[in-house]
Amino acid sequence: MATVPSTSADGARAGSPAKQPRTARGRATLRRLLDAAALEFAERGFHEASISGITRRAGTALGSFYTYFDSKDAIFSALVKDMSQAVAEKAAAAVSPDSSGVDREREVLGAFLDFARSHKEIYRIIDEAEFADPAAWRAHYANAALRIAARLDASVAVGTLAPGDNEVRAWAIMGMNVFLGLRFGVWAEDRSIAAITNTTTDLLAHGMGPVGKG
Amino acid sequence: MATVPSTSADGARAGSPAKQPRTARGRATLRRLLDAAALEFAERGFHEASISGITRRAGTALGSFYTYFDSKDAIFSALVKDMSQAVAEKAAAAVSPDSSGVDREREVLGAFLDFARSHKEIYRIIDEAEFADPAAWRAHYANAALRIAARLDASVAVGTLAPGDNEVRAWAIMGMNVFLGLRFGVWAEDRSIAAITNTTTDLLAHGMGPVGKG
Amino acid sequence: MATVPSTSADGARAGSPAKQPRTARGRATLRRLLDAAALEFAERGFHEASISGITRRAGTALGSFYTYFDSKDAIFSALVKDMSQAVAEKAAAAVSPDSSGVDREREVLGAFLDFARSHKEIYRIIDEAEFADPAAWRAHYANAALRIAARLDASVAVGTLAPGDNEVRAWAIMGMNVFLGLRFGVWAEDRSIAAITNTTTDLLAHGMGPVGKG
Amino acid sequence: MATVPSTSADGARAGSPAKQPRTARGRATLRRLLDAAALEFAERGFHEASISGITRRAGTALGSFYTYFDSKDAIFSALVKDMSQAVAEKAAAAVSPDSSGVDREREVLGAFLDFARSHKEIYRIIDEAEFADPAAWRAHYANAALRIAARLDASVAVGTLAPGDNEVRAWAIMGMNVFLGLRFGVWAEDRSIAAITNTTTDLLAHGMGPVGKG
DNA sequence: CATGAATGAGAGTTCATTCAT
DNA sequence: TATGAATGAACTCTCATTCAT
Repeated sequence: MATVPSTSADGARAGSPAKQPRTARGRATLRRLLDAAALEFAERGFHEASISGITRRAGTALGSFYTYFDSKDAIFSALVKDMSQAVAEKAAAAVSPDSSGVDREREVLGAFLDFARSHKEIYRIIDEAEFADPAAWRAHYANAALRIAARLDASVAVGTLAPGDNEVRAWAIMGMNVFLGLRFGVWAEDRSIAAITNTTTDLLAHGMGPVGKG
Repeated sequence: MATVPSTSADGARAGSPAKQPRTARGRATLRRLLDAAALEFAERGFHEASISGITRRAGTALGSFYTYFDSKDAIFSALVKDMSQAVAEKAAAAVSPDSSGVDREREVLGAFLDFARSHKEIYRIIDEAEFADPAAWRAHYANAALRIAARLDASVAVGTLAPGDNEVRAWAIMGMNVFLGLRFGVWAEDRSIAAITNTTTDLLAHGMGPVGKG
Repeated sequence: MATVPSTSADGARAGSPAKQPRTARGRATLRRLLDAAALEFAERGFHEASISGITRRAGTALGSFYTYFDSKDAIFSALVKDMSQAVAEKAAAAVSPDSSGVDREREVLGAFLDFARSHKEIYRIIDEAEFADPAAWRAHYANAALRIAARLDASVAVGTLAPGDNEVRAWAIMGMNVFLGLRFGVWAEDRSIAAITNTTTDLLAHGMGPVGKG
Repeated sequence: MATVPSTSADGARAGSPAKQPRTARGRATLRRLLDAAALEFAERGFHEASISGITRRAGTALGSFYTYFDSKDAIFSALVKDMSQAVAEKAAAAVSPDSSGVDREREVLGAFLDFARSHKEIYRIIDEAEFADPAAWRAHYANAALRIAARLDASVAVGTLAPGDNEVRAWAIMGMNVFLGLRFGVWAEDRSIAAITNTTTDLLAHGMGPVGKG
């Protein structure tokens, strides 16, 4: 359970379609179901996961599931939204108030790689949302791209970045980050985070054009 | 059918686990099944897709499917391998013999975006392989990264690229390409391919470091 | 239903792989399934029998079957174990406390023939276990032989039987009983049970060697 | 193949529902199919056996099967009749012209045990006929019982056997033989044939009644 | 006579969801 | 609120048999 960001059941996050329990006992059950679902979906994937698997892990009766969620899709959606928000918060928290330009992107990538390594299951769940909850998945990436583009715009405005098509740049940077997180966060950790951010920041700052030409 | 690269049933590709038919009639049926499966998987996704949906599209009896494939997984695997190879070939074909460095990467990205726009279903199928055939999916990206890294190594060797950690660079570039293909190839075509490759090539060549610093 | 020994669902027998129901309603359903399965297997045989045939007879939904059994094999196994035990108990019950030697075997054969006539379906089901559940079938006959041999040993010990190879004798007697039960119990009842036990007991006691030689 | 009595394809036995081939090539194919079927049925059992398994073993095309047999049942029936006859012939051949009474039965049992040990697959196939071809199975045992009873009648007539209900005796003896063959022929060979026939003949001749009483 | 592709009815099994207790 | 039995549509896969070549 420790690997699951425990932000799900406290009701603080908006948009969770979980029916709000009225008693403390109900809140505890809801929380156990969400934690169990995160494990079940991560281990078995959306389609292989079963409601009975979730309730077994949660230690509740099968029928109790429907006291809190309308369907398998509903709990999956709730989970994806939670995780999407958790990733965004992690990235936001990594940005120091006075950083700018490529330095800011380095901070984000470093935080992201760190997060990917300690929450590998989130990768799987968000990826699978492409098929299990396409709207949430599109929203996740569209929002992430918007946030990146906004950062770039701000840096251009203060002169720490050359002007350019920041929407295209944002998608390019997001793709870099996601694939670096996949390869060097989830698949294997055969590079230090610093080594990766060094190479990437250098690329973003100066490019890799030929010596004497850059 | 036009959207499906017709390389599956001609026996030219290696490793397809489809049982080889011994008559012309059999070859035609196998081909119809593969084309039908590409449509079915693209439209409905792996789990929603059904064998009966495939055979209905192919115009064969349900049982005929099993003359050629052992299971739903088997035909999906065959398809993913085909498509993975098709993407690789498209990229290879786009490289002109005398290009090098970032110019070569521009060629590849351009070809890739073009391919993504005309074969959107391949995106979905390869993506879903992450869950339906993880081994094939890993192989697809691992191989693609190897090919990119090899290109970078070659460019560094001839001096058209600054030295650096080419494996990290390869994953960064691959992530860029994939996400740009997703956003500007599959989701919407609200940028010309040239606009995207211009921005990206500029980024790869000179970075986007602050004016006066690059 | 009357022909099915009602020992299955009461939980008294050990080793039944049926999932134990926790409510009275569940126990009733399990019982109906077992009774229905005995009929279905007896009438149609293991392979022709279908789960849907069982649930139709039991008056439950198809899926309810899997609430209690993992598979067709599982319910068949449960049935065979039950019946094997029922036969053994019937035989044990027939033995009077002070009988010994061939008299004791006569009691058992009589009880067995009687049982065979009123539970013909058990014959078919146990026989078919040779193919549908070989382990249970071997266990059934191996245990029966052990029990016969033990009786013979006891009789030899008290001097009511001549010493000899009691394992061979046990298999010979079991074979006699089974085939007599088949021919004069299941196939046709054209002999009284007394007539059969008379002939058999005489054979076991004195043999049929030539007059003047015995 | 050596374990299969090669009497099937020569057309000498009556009643085989195999379509008679007109050419030598056809006869060879029929023969290969029968040998292959004996192996397939013995190894996998009637229901698990498949026509394609038979033709694969026989090295013929699937469709060729139906040139010689109308159905799976037909070839099974043909096999059972063959084997039933082979067992009967083996027993008949074992009887020496001048033996009588229990000595004659000893000869038969000895031959039967020997046959069971070297043709274990016949046991399985004949047993399974109870379910796959009940008529043939009943005929097999009914005929065997008739032959035993006839032998007993003859012995009674010449005074080498005490009079009695020879039909009941025949079934008892057949059951003994079958189960002894199962246990000490097919399951394990942990007794010499002589040891078994000694015990059994002694039982048949003098019984096992108490010392001093027999 | 041989071939092997085509057929399709039918089986066992799964599991999200409902509902009576 | 919790329970767990009940439901049944839908699925994948098998294979005896047919038939065009």
